[in-house]
Amino acid sequence: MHTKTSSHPLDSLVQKLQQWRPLAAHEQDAVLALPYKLKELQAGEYIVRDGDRVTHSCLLLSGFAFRQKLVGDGGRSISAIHMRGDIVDLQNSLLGVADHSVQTLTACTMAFIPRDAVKELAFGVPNVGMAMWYDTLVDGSVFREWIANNARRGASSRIAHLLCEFGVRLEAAGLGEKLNYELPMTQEQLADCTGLTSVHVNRSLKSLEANGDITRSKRAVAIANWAKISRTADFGDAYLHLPASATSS
Amino acid sequence: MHTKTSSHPLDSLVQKLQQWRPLAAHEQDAVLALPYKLKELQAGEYIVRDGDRVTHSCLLLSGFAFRQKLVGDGGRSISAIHMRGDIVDLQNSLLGVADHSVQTLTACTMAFIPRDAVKELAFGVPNVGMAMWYDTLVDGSVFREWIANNARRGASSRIAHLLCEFGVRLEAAGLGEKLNYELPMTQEQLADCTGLTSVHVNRSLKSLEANGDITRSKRAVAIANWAKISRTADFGDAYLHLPASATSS
DNA sequence: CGCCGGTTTGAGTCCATTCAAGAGGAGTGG
DNA sequence: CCACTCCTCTTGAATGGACTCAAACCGGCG
Repeated sequence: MHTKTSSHPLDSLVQKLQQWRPLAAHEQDAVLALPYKLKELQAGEYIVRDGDRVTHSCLLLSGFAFRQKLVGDGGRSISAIHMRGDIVDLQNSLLGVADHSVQTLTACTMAFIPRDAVKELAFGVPNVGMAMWYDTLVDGSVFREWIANNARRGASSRIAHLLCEFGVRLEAAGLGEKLNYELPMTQEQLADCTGLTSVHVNRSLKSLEANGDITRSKRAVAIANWAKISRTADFGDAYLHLPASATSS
Repeated sequence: MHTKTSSHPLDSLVQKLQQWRPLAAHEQDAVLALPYKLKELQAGEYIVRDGDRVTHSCLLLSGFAFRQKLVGDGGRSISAIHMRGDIVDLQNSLLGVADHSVQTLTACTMAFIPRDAVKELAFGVPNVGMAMWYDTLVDGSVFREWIANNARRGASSRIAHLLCEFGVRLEAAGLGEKLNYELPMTQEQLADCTGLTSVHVNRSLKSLEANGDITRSKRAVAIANWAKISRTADFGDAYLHLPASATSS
């Protein structure tokens, strides 16, 4: 499988793409040969702003980030959360002009890659291109689930669903345990993910706690019983299209 | 620009892809050379069911279709509406196993294309592949807008937004006028698009009518004043990433 | 110590839902 | 041609879930 001793910054990109399809040694090398510039960002900084003309894709090497959109009356909608290995801005960079903003949730280190280099790689090494395309399709699948989640589930289920998703993805990315992790966002941000108010998020969180679905202390979340919370969240991980492994119990 | 006298069934695919990037004559021919099987479907038929193993992508040649997802308590969420020229199932077919269902809204004629042929074309003719990728990215952009719409706008705005989007897309696809068209769905389906109840959709529709945003008779919708409805809908068409043309007034 | 962002809690309101029933059409079969 | 059914649309009344407004609490940090 061609394991490197290394810790090349783009390793986590290779790892991510391999999640979608196996890459041969020379294909991995082609990915690692991508030109990039590293950048450290603080919590709350913008990576891309809605309306920007975008020329670089960026890869999240550490930390958490999210996509957001503002509506007319000032309300905010968060449409995705990203973590290590995620290619945060294929969307905006390939489309040219950003239709939404991307912002860091915590301090992040990112690799900026010129979008033409991404395009060349994608079509020069079809297998890599396929993996990248696959990645954007999975993003789409998650969007659809979020639409359903926000549209047709009650407040507590929505939050529980988000907590389940976060746990599963965290574990899949090798960043923590799905039953026990630190949630890197405020209740207001949680509200913007779920189309609720921060006040109501707070109440829903407490009700989940009261029902024995979770326990919390500060931002740490512990899930007592996966089967139980999956039920209240109406959660199934199929939409994440993870390779066969750490599937739910 | 290589115009054909023809009416090859896949012409509308070429047309759609050209919306995203210009294709040279031989590239157009490569698209038209795709193997396909035509199929006529009645209103309400399933094209793909959630959980299916999918082997063909399908192209909508006439009629309307939508993507849907069921949640635990039986609720339904519609995440996209499709019309002529749309490649309805790149998503599911490339991912392999469907994470949602696709169903016809009206009678449709569709072209089924083996997914391997799609892959080969995409990577054999990079420019076409890029256009297809672009297409899936635009789908993603629309998903994000729907998340924001369902999450952060009131009922009437949501409906108005959907009406605006439909009009713009219809016109962009050359299927009608954005200010005056036949809506091919029931109020219950409208409700499933917006996360509301059919009852409330009805009331919202009447309130839009009362405010002078629209007039209706049966399923026909007429928009009196684009600027006005854009305001109540908080609609801007940037997220559709249409080529510079028929932009809003 | 005092400020500040985030969390928690309460009380009252409102938007959207539920439940229920009736009206309008389109299609079917007697 | 009418009776009958099914589906969609419409309307009313009552309920309830989520929101708004507002205040207090808490921990971290300068």
